[in-house]
Amino acid sequence: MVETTRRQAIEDVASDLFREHGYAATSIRDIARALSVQGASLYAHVTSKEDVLWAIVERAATRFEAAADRAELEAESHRPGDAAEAIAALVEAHVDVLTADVDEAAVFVNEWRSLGEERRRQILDRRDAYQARFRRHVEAGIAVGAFAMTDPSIAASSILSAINGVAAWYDPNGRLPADRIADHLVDLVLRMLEGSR
Amino acid sequence: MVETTRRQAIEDVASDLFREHGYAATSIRDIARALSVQGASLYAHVTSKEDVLWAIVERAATRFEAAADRAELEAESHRPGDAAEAIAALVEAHVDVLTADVDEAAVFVNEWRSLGEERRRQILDRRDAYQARFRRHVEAGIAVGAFAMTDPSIAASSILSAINGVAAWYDPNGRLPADRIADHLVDLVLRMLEGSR
DNA sequence: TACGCTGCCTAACGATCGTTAGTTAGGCAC
DNA sequence: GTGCCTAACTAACGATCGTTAGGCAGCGTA
Repeated sequence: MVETTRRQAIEDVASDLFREHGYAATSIRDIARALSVQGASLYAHVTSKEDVLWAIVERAATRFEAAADRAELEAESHRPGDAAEAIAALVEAHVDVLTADVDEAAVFVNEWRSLGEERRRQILDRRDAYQARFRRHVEAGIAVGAFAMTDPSIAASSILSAINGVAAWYDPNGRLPADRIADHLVDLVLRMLEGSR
Repeated sequence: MVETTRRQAIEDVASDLFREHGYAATSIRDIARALSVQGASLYAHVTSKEDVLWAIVERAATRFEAAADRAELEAESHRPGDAAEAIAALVEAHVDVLTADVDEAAVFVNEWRSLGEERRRQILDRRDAYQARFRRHVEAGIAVGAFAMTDPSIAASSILSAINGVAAWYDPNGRLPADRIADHLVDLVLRMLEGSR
């Protein structure tokens, strides 16, 4: 990963440290040390510690949203009204974004509560809206009998918990490539919804 | 919740605050303030801040393990060798423990990385052993054709992520009672494994 | 009445926190 | 050469951190 700007380099090592130790347990001087620089030097590139967290979280949120936009559009053009197709596309898009930058994604998933009041609420709202996409497709699938009867809220939340869990163990150099992991998750999620018992 | 000892009261409010703001972002004085007491006063009952976290995490770990022991025993005595029965019992037991004390469970799930080296490794080992229970039953179910072909590691990890996700939204005064939530999760998980596509 | 236990207090310790101020050195544009 | 930009430095600020020391009030028991 070759950084173009110093600011990018700071956010990259911050993502790494925030993921490993958490935002509150990571000091400005920790980030600086990883860059072989004095703590105070970072303030030439950054206005506050929380701004660094915000940059990471906001970028990740935007990536997830944009990927979900594309996934829903493509699913709709490919098989209009097919709830399973839409869910599959959403899950695959989510895992793609997550594996493309695990550190950033893990910080987004776990550290948003460390943001200040206003920003925390904004992320919370965007997370709710994101989860609502899943829930709507679950509801649509139930309505046409494609999915088993279930609580759409719990189902949507469980799906997101399951795929976000990938951030806890995914290793770019691990046993499985990212796209195979995405395939597995799509399978699991679709069975969870479609399966007959 | 009526505390019997002062130590219990400290751990209860610590669970609450650790869950809300995280271990690193919660100070000893924050905990004391919630008890209308000076920060230094807590050291009459506690030897260190990390000891409080450890007490919470260790107790939660023991509860999950004990509940899983009972669940596996009962499933085995009820329907020996039935993988679906075993998984169902494990999921229900897990959700039961989790909803019985959400604060404690959420701290166990999210804050174990704040422990020191030795204790962190111990919890990590116990988590691995716990997850292995799920994985073994998934493997057994696949072996006898009861479960669909899948990656047992990914399946076990996804199951645990999904049910741990309940800790993020469960509200004792919420829409659904704990046992109904457990039923929903058992349904979702079994469909995820058994479902034919 | 004397003792010891529980629970809390005030005061302070050294360390570390996020952040600001002021300065310096090198590279590129005019 | 002059001037600006980037990137870094040293020094220090007030605040807060986890923790220790020593003392005091209330209570039950001998």
